[in-house]
Amino acid sequence: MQRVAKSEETRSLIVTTAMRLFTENGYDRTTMRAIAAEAGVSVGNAYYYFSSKEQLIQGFYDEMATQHLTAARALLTGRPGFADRLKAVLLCWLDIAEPYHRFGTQFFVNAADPESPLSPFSDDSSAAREASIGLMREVVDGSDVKLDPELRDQLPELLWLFQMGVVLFWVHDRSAGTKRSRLLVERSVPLLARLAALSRLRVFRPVSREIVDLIHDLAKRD
Amino acid sequence: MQRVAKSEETRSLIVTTAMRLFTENGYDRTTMRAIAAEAGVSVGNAYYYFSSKEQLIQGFYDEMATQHLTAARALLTGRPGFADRLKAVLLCWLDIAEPYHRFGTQFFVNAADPESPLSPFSDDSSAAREASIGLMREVVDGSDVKLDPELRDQLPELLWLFQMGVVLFWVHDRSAGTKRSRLLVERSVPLLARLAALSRLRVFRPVSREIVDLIHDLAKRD
DNA sequence: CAGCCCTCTTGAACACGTTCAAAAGCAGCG
DNA sequence: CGCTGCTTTTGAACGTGTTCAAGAGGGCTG
Repeated sequence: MQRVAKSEETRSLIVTTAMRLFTENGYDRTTMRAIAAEAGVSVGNAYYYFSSKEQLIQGFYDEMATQHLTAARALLTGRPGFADRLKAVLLCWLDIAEPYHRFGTQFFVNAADPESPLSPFSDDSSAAREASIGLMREVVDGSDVKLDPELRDQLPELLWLFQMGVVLFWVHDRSAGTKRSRLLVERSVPLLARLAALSRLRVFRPVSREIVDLIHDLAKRD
Repeated sequence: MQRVAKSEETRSLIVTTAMRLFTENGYDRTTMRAIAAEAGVSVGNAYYYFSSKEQLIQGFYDEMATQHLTAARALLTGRPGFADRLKAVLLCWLDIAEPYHRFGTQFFVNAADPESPLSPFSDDSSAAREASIGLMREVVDGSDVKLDPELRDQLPELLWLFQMGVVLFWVHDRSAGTKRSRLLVERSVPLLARLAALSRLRVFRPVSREIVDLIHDLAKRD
């Protein structure tokens, strides 16, 4: 029992130290030796708890996701408009991610590797992914938006994909305070909402259906 | 004169050897020492010509782009339909890229780093980027598609962005012969064409305008 | 207590990308 | 030919992420 507590303590000591050094000096310039030294353990010990340097950020990633989930949910109550809800959720992510933009960049580069367990599409990330898609489902279901029912089913996943796009943009965003990413959200969200509403229009209907079908077919793994 | 020729010979010997080893064993498993040994030069010499291991693929990237440009142009003549033209260009890219999918993955991971000169958005890549956008302009201009003139100006850049999306999908594509990427192109291109056509419709017009505006504003660096 | 086993910890060692001072080649000039 | 200056080439050395055999610590059983 006490052994377990001690172990958990060491683990969290290492990850905390790592995160501090990452934010202070950036991912690349922080060495495993420095992390171990600062935490007062040996290099080998860090590797006993975390299989790689990359792995060290997974814990951080999870924490950020949880933070976003709760903060975003709080923003959703008493907000009926679809565009309003979506915008709130996305801007909330930008707020939470802001302090980590410097080394977050390095992080998401690693995540871009399809082979990496850090990839948002990987099996290892499926729990976090499902949670995020669930949040998007709340955005849709709690709103007063009228939708083609076919689209309604797929929309949460589409919105999650859109969020990944925003993240990609954010990673490349070099503007002060990442304000261009905010601009992207502010202006693209109303557009998305209008497009979603158009999905019920007769002319647009077949196109909308085909989009849904395509996504559906592509989602099937084989 | 002869010095220059010899120098160029060494340079190309190194890059050729590197490409061979990359395709044979993958990027990660190919060491600089192995490349140098196989090419019959010293490690330091490889670094005299290429500033890093990453840099070694830039030459390859350029070659692939050139190959695509000429092959795609050949496919465009006598093909008036917009969707047809776009589909041909994208499938052509998939064909050319196919043999390098294995290590191409690793390549595009490096390219995902916004700081990297290999990023498609970087200044170093601007020449290649402009060329690709130029190809998309030919796709639009040579076709019989009727468009909102505002959209017509921006469309090539949008199509290039779409192509980057296809590449991203392809990198993550694990299906045999990357046939899912082909499916994506086959089915999304007609959709895009219909959307583009819809841009002239009254209901759609303001949305279309806003999209163009947004892209325009985001493209401004600051 | 002694012996055992499992968890945790260590630091030297390895393989890699990269750097750099030094040497080697080579052309032009006096 | 010897000297000078430039390009090209070398390989040892550095700093890094990562591995691993060895050991320390501490609880459990006989």
